[in-house]
Amino acid sequence: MTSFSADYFARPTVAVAQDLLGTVLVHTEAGRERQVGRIVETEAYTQDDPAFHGWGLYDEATGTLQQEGRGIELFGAPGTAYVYLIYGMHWLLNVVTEPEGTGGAVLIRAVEPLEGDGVMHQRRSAARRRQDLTNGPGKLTEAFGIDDAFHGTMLTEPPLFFAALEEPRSFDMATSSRIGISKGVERPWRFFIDGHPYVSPATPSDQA
DNA sequence: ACGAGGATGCTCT
DNA sequence: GAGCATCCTCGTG
Repeated sequence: MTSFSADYFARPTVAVAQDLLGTVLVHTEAGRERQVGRIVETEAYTQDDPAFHGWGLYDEATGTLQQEGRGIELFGAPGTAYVYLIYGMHWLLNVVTEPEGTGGAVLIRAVEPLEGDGVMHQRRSAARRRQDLTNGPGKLTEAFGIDDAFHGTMLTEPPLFFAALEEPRSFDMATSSRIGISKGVERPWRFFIDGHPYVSPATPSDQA
C-alpha cells in the first residue's frame, strides 16, 4: 500500500476531490488494528469560494495573501491535514490541495470500512448499523480516532495517509451541491459514489 | 421513515 | 450574540 505523495494533492481541488473517490484512508496505530476506509464521498473548497475557511485571505485583485487569519493553513503545503472542530463537538478532516501559496482543501465526508471494524465499533458506540460507523464527516473521524492532534500533519506518510486501491475505477460518480453550508450553495462540488450505502444521509444545501 | 430540537465550543461581529 | 463543512435522541406517522 503506497501512499499518495504531495504531487497528488498539488492539483486543482475539484480534480483531487473526484480522484480521491475509490481510494483509501489508512490509519496505523501501534498495538491496534489498522483502520482502512474506502472513500465514497468528498467535497471541494477553493480560495475564491465563500464557504472556504480561508475565504478573504487572498485578494484576487492585487494577488496578495494575508499573513494570518482563520484557515491560513489551507494555503500551505499540499497533502497537509486541516482538522477543525465543528458545532463544538465533531472533528472534520480535510486535506490541503493546490500548490503552496494557493488555497484549497478536500473534505472527506464518508468512507466504507475495509479494516478495523473492532476499533471503530469501540469508538463509535452510538452506531447501531455498520454503515453508521463512517457515513458522515464527523462519524469517520471518530471511528478513525482523528482529532486536532492530526492538524498540520502530512497525510502523505504513516500514521495517517491516502493510498490507491482499485485500478481502474469500478463505480459511477454522482455530483450535488455541498452539505451544511449557507454560502456557495450553487457550486456542485460534492462528489460521491452513486448508490453506495456508506454515503452520508444528509440533504444537499440547495434543496429544501 | 422522517423531522424537530438540543448539545457544545470556537471564531468573528 | 450569532453562526457554524454535525450527530443523536425522541417524537409522530
